[in-house]
Amino acid sequence: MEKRATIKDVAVAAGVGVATVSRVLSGGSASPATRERVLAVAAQLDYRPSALGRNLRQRRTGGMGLLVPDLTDTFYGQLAEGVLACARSAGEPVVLGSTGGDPEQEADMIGMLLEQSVDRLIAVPSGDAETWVPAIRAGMTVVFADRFPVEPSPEPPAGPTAGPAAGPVHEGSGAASVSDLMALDGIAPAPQARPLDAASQARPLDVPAVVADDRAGIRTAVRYLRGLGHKRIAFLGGPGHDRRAAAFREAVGAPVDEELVVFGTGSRDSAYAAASGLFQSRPDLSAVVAGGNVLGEAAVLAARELDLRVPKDVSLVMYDDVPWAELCSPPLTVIAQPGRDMGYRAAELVLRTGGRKQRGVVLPTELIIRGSCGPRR
Amino acid sequence: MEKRATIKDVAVAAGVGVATVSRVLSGGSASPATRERVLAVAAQLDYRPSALGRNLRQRRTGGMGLLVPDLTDTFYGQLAEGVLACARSAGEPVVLGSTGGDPEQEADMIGMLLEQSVDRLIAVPSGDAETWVPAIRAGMTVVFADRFPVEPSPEPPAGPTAGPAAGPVHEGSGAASVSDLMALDGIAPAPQARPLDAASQARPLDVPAVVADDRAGIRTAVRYLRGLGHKRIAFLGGPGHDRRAAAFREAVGAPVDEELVVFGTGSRDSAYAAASGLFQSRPDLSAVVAGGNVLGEAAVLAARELDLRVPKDVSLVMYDDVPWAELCSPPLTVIAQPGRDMGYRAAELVLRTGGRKQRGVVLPTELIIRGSCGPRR
DNA sequence: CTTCTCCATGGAAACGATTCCATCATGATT
DNA sequence: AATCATGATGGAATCGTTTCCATGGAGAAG
Repeated sequence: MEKRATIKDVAVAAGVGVATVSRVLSGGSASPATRERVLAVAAQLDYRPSALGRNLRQRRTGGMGLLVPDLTDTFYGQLAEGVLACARSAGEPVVLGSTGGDPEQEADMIGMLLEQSVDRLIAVPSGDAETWVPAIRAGMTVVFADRFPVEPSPEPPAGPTAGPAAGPVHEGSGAASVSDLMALDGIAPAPQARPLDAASQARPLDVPAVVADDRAGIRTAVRYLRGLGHKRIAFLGGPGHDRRAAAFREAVGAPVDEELVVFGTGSRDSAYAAASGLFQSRPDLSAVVAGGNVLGEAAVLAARELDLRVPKDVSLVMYDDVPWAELCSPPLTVIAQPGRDMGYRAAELVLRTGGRKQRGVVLPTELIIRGSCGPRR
Repeated sequence: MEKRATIKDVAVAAGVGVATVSRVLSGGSASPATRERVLAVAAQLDYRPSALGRNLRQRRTGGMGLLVPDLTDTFYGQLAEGVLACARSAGEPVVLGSTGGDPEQEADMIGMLLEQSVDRLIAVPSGDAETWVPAIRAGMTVVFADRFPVEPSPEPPAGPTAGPAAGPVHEGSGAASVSDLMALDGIAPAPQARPLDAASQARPLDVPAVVADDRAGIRTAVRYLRGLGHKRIAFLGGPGHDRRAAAFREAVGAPVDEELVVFGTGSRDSAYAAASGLFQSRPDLSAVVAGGNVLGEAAVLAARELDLRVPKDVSLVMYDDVPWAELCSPPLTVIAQPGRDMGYRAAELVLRTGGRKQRGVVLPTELIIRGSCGPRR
């Protein structure tokens, strides 16, 4: 348990001042002779600068925080892997927190990160915009991934911001802040249109986000199901799937049968209950779009329990292409979104923020057709 | 972006010295009057002590590191959730790293954690014992989870340590260091027996570990399969499954058909290749024990590809009870190990290390019989 | 009334790095 | 030859906390 060498030890051993050592090690100016000597001594002493001292001096911790709802959900596992990959190549540490989808826990974690002076954060948010104000105001660089906070809209005075009626903003073509993304998703009303729901009244935080093109993904899935003859299509969502639900409502078009849009609360049990309830209360439905892989899992289970065969009795499209989707029988047709890329991009974004406003990214989804959808019975 | 109040601000505002503030906040002695005043001021200023200053002063970061091979593997997701749950209740941060099963990346991560002065680490190790020497010697408190490092045994002079021929060491009955656990698993040779393999020559690190009772788990599975009439049973493992493989060899008993013990290298592709190769090269096998859920997944896929029906043509038992095991058809019979508990216990262990040697824990496994095993065809 | 003890208290050092600033040497320019 | 510009260098301040130590006052014991 020998204690590590400090910069002072190196300075003494090399016969220079600590300032010089610091400069050599962080690329400042120094004469070739000194540089070489210092480097040699440092190597010989196996010196590694302590992040503690540096962090204190610059009043910030390197690295980034990562907040996800549940690591047991394979999709968030993929997303985390992406973040970690980027962080690793940058040599930065990642502080992880799992919120369980609970805004309160999320707020706690934010507080903890603040205490640690972690000033960069990637989050799959569970709380509303309110929850995120403290983090932003404390000067954190935040990037949302997979989704962004819903706005409880305590006061509706904000007039609809007439954004440019943008076509799909895809990778390269540019990017988007939360407001742009909402507009893109058709959640924010077009200047003359009526708001779709309360969330549309959001005064969005000015935070970049990396999300999948849910609108297109859902639309494609719904069209596909329609093409198979399905009329009564249900949406099974979980917390944070508001955008997907909105996209679903838009895709099926008015009038929306609200009984066919149901939500679980996040746990597997609740997802199962929601799925089972849906199947039982509406035996007339012939297809389901699950807003996430946990919901999809629940749907398969519930269908089996009720002796509904897939796809004969009910067709199923699930969000997230997880490895086990192929193992089901029949293999599940899915809306794939690039979880790993999403994490990687978010990490890139949060790392190389030059201080200026960063723009978000929308990644494409892909409908992968396997065997869980068939013609309407 | 207002900057946070420091202890000095609080001191001034409360009209006391910084030392007093520190004492009040960390439970030192102070008069009730002062205590109250300081607390009030601190609350009013929304003061939160900076972890940076504290860490530097006490030359250690709070919290713990967590190193897993792959968060995309649901089991490690469960394990991580357990660790996070414990850390959360202790209010400690967790620094996460994913090693991809690569010893080199693992070593890098250890170096990074050292640089961060993270002195507590929970790891699912990928490298050999050698890899872990630096961490131990640097004074880190390490707890292994799920498995422990294999020893390459560069020098075999170490005589077999005649440990007490212990019965199963279960929770409560006590615990174990790496050496005890190895003995428990029958990997370390009984005094007169021949070593099973190179790993048996290990001079184990003195590091506690939280593992499942692989020996019992595998034994139960093999007996179950035997009971169904299976004679040719194969083991399909991945990196780090050496203990399970050893347990498998022991359970089937000599002579072991080594062609029926195959390993993938960690990626899903490699697992699939291993499974497919196994099925093709040995069409006479009638049952497979998969050492992990990724391997199980691969086995299901490979079997389907080769038109082998489960369980008609081949029976399958998989390690890890992941949610999707039930979704397969037939639902998979599994050896369940409590991933979440494992993580939680490991975190407890690493947190409340009183400096003394800690003892490890062996958690029970459970054979959950579903539908993937049938009588020998 | 004196002395002793104990506790609350605040000043200051320490932790290990970065960075400002002054100093000094060297070489170039007039 | 004198002055100036440039670049290397080291001392010292700084970050925010904990902790050591000295001080001072109050109450107890003599």
